[in-house]
Amino acid sequence: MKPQATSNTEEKTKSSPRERIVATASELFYRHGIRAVGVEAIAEAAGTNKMTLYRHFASKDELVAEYLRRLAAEAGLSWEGLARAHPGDPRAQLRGWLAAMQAHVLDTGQRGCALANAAVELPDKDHPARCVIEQFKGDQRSRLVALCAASGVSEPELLADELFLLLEGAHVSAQSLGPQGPASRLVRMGEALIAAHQPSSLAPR
Amino acid sequence: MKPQATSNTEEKTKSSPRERIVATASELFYRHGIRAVGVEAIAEAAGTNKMTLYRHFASKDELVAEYLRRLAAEAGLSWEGLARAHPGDPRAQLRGWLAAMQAHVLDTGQRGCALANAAVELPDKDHPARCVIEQFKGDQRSRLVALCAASGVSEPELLADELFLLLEGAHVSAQSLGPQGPASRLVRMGEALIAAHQPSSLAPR
DNA sequence: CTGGTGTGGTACTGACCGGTAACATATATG
DNA sequence: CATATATGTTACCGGTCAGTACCACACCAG
Repeated sequence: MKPQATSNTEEKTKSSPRERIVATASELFYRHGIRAVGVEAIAEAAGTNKMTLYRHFASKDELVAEYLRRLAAEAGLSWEGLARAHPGDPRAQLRGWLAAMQAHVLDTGQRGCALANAAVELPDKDHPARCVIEQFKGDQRSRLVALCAASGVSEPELLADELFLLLEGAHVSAQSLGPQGPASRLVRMGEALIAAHQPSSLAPR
Repeated sequence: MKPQATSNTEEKTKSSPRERIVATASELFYRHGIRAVGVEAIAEAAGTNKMTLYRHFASKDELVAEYLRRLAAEAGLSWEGLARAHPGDPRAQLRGWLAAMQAHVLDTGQRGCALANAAVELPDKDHPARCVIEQFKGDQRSRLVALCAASGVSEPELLADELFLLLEGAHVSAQSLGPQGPASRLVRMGEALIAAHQPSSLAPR
């Protein structure tokens, strides 16, 4: 049953065609944009052909949805790792999240959040990728809210939304003003926001 | 003998074809995305044809650049109006800017910042629209920095970048989580940030 | 009237798109 | 060996894309 890795010949056959297609599509979609990449180019870059691609995915739109679903799953793993790194310390998890996000934004070659970019490229409300995007973003926000609440800050929802918007802004800003722009100070800004929400400080408004 | 299927002919002929093309392209580009709209559709919706479009614009890319240039010019006018509404009062200009931006983000039918969206759709570095986008975003940030500095806050550049990222995030977030999401509290967040940068308050970090 | 200019209309090119049909191959298992 | 399944190969479909050639018309200036 297993795909018989490295049967004999090409080094490309070390993984299943489906995996290669998804991995290649992820790279191309993120780098050049979803609409800018054709299925033929994906199949060829993945060392296979269009027919095999369409045997695994009903349409390009479904491949796009799978591409985004994988990224959402990766983000989920990242959250779990964060919880494991700082068990029972939501404040440390929050700061660890901030640092990881800044590193991610500043990573050279990054072109913003793939989910958010997809939302820009696919405004059609009934695109199969839309629900993935909306669910992912809602989930990210929920996790932030939970973390802020567990940290015992004042107005946890407001702080979570502030951090959420800050991150979204950093992602999109890095695409126009570069990683040296406002996005480079994400951690410092986030720390200031967290500090401003300490219960000891004055209650805003 | 024109088919006269056009709703109101007199309205279309009162402006030049070039103006109609740019206006129609702006609407379509923003609503459906740049790559999703063909030049034929633009020309037809503008009540003209592809040939006339290409007599005014060397290519679709040039039309895109003009589309973004107009939006940048509009934003410039908005800044001027803000300065005229609150002459000599940078703090009031800053708060007026915040309110205007929240209203703009929450405006139903908005789909984020057209310039930022274009940056997502056109990752190619030598696209004629890229320089328009980068210049525009740099200009917005500079204006914010100047306003913050004139307001006498502590660390004006940091506050400006915080507000800048907050706005960018609100734009992109409204596309995935809707106008009722985190973006709906833009003014409140911004005011809190401004308050936190008051010289009377403790110096951050 | 004449000529230039801007515009509309139609048809076209060549390329690419997403998606499919039909057939050949390979292998693994029964 | 026989069969089933997954994959590779080629050619093709209808449609759309950006961009162009060519001609007709309307108008306005001289």
